[in-house]
Amino acid sequence: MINRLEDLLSTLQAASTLEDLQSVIEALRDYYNVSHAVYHWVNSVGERFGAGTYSAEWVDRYLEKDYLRIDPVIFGCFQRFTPVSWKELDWSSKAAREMFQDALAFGLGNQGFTIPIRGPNGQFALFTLNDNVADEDWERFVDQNTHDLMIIAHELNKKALAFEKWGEESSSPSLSPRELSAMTCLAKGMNRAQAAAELQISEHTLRVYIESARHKLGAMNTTHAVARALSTGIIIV
Amino acid sequence: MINRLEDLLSTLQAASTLEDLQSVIEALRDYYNVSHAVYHWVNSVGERFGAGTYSAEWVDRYLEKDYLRIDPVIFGCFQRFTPVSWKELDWSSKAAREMFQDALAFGLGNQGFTIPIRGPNGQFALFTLNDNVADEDWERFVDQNTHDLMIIAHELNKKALAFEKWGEESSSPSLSPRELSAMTCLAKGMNRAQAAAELQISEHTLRVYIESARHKLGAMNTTHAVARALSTGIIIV
DNA sequence: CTGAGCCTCGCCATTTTTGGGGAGTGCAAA
DNA sequence: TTTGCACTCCCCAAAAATGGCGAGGCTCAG
Repeated sequence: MINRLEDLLSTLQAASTLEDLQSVIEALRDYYNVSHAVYHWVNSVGERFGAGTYSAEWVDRYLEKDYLRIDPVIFGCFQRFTPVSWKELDWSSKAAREMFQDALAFGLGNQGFTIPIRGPNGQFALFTLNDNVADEDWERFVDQNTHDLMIIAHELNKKALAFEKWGEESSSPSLSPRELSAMTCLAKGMNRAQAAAELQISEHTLRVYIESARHKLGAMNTTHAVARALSTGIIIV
Repeated sequence: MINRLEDLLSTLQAASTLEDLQSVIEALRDYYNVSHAVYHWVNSVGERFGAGTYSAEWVDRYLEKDYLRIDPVIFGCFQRFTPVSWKELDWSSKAAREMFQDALAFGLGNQGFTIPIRGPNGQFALFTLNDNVADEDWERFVDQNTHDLMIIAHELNKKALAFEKWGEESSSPSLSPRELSAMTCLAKGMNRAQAAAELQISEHTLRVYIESARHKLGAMNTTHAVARALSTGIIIV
């Protein structure tokens, strides 16, 4: 049992496999003496990556019932910046309340605290602690530990990003300044005539840049090229 | 002079005007005894929001020379998740090195440490400390203070979001599932025929989604719509 | 000094996208 | 229950983008 936060962070930073990460999450749960600790990556598509102490049954249930789409935790965190205690979220929808009851039946505690984490290219993940205690106790717990938990959440996500080899397409092609400008104009919604005017070049020259950028980015069309330029971060709108 | 971090954070949390925020940033600079501290929001359009101790001359210069586009700090941080010391960034471009020299001439220190911060709807901001010390001293400083600085960065951004009421006017419009799918397909480079086949609907129906998404996103054309969907984070490629 | 990459310009034909019209079903909240 | 919104389908003509053919001047590094 790890009983110092620094040791926990060191263990986390040293983790080199998914199993290591899972152990760290379990150690976290024990360290904070709560029912569950979970880190998971969220995509529109579905769960690409995660580690936690929820039962396999609950995870299956969650996926099977497509709770991802109605879970106020996901939804709420996606739209906010700061960590949140579950009680603060919007449980007004019937489906959400049913999900909550279902969760209790599957062994989750009635209290939760979730930290949203955002990485490059729209990456989004959550780190959650869950427990079964009274409101005021949970509030006190959260107040005391928020900052530490935020650091932990950050370190967890750092590891997850490293594991997922997010930098695999690391060699984002380098576009020339004019090509970048052209992409930026298009991303801002200009058509070719407007963009050419903006850059003070002929529309044809602009086309050359767009084509060139498209080829460099390996894109099928202009929209694709702009999408790639945006999501690799080589242009910012 | 504030000399306890907790007091600094309390002051920050109590800040209710931009001037308050500016004072906190200055207090931060003094607390850490560095040359400069800066928080700023980043958009291609330009600085919408920021507070810092850089001289007005340098800020003007920065904007005037469009350094936003070549600054490796902006660039590097946009593509990474973790905080970074400036020395670790890519200064190989000539323009970047010239900018650095220029910065020194305007009173910036040779060392920097910048924390990228991401909020909902693709919001992106940076928190930077800048100083003039030897490499090893800076490294030690960074090692000792990274976690605290991350918390501060988070709190700063929380304040900034509250001020700009980002969640109010520029909250990203909600697209329907089909509209999101359509946008995603286009962002992946499909043309309308391919996307329609992918979604198993007629090309015309697909058009309806695209148009609808375009209107909701306030976009001029398809490329613009996809760009907005990507940069607000409502779709991920 | 030579090649590579960047910046600039033009024309033609074809494909794709866009901007207007409509029209009907079903679900879920007000 | 009504109202709204999401989802699905169709036609036509105009506008925009694409693909492929050129060309020359510039700078920077090998």
